Amino acid sequence: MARSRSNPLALAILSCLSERPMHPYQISATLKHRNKEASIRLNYGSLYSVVGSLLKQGLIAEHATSQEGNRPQRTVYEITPEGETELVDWMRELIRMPVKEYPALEAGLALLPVLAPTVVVELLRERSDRLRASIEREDAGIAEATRMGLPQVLSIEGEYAVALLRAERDFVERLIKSIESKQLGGYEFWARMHELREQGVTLAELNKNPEKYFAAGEVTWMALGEDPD
Amino acid sequence: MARSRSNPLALAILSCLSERPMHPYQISATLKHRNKEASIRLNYGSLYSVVGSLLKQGLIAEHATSQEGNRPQRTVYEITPEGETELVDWMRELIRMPVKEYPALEAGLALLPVLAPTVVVELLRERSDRLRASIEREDAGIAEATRMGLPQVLSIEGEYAVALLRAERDFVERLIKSIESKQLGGYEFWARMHELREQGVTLAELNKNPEKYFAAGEVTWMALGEDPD
DNA sequence: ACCCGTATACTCTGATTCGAGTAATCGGAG
DNA sequence: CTCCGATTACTCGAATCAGAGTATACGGGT
Repeated sequence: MARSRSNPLALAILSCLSERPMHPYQISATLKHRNKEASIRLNYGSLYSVVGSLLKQGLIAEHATSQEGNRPQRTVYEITPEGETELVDWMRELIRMPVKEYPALEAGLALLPVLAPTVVVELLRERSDRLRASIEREDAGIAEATRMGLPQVLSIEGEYAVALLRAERDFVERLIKSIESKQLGGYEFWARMHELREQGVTLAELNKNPEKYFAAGEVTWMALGEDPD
Repeated sequence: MARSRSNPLALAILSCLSERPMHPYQISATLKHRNKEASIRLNYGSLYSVVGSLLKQGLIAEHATSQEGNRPQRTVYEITPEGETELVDWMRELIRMPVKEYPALEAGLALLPVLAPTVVVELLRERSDRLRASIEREDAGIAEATRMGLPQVLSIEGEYAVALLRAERDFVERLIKSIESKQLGGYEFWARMHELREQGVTLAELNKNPEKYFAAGEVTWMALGEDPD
């Protein structure tokens, strides 16, 4: 059968059903109430299709169906023994094994030379400000939860999220400084290229005659060999 | 038209085509050669469908098609002026605006009470070891790239990735310590619950008569009110 | 009594994504 | 010279996902 374990919503569903039988809408309400929506993507489209696939795989089963008045029929599901096993195995895997993530900013940084250095600094400043605001909001949320008596272990994911935000902010701050001070490796080439482009030189031209526009010693994309044909 | 901007592969394609016209396979080879595959998810299925959608949206256009021998026909694409605009706008947005990410570990932490504290500590130790190994590998890669003369700005995304790995490792280490020392808020309740479950008490029972199993003052899930029906 | 906004509880459809599959060519070993 | 594995270049279909849409019920104000 080879379960895919791609969508963590399936894991959250198993977790809810391991507490007691529920119908899908109830699962979504429970997750929202516990603020798990902030850590696990949840929308109705996925919810019902994931429930369907868990059912097909025998990890959950129909517990009861009820019809109240003219309202849509509710199907209450329960977890099966196979589901319990899968829940624990999957959780263990998730905690044990780091997996490569693809954060949006990493993609942006990978293509950074598309933008000019001055523009990048401006944008990073704005990002840094927004990150600061997010961190403050999250910290306030954690403090509030503590004040209300919510045990830390029930919302530890928030502390992880804010730790990542802080790391991102620190990185962004360092990057801003290293661009501003022109210490970032390749800065000269990067800046010169955008200067030329502003003067109307196209990238195709730059690629064709790099020696015409750049000093011989200046490092180019080709430093490590041409791109493949 | 309202572009979705969900898959960063589309951005990478625009970026490649802004350098020179290419055919899709060439785009993928270029991205791999520059090691962008590590930061931007790339597989052939997506590649061709994303190219198709960019074409439909007028962000790229057919530049030429060629048939060499009996080999599959190659279509070379070029970026359009609209594509250039979209490339820069999207890049600006990506750098400027933080977006909520859903890392796998955050989902795992959100459901942490599923596992027993002793098990969690064990798993986190293994994760921490693996993270250390990843960080070392990444650092070595960065050092090697520098040694080879690759300008830093062309692989800055790797430094971001490793900054996040470090933050994760620090968090994991702190979490291990706070569980081991039983300082983590809610530890007692968490540990007691798994003790009882090991003795064969079901979650349904615990939910029904919490007062029977837990001291009155002990905090429970219900600290902030019942889950919705 | 009646309206309106919110909550309940899904359903549907179109888009996206992934991985496996196909099929030709090229380069080197024997 | 011929076989074999790697590379080139894409195609296909099944699974998944997202988000809008639907339809009923409830509760508070006027």
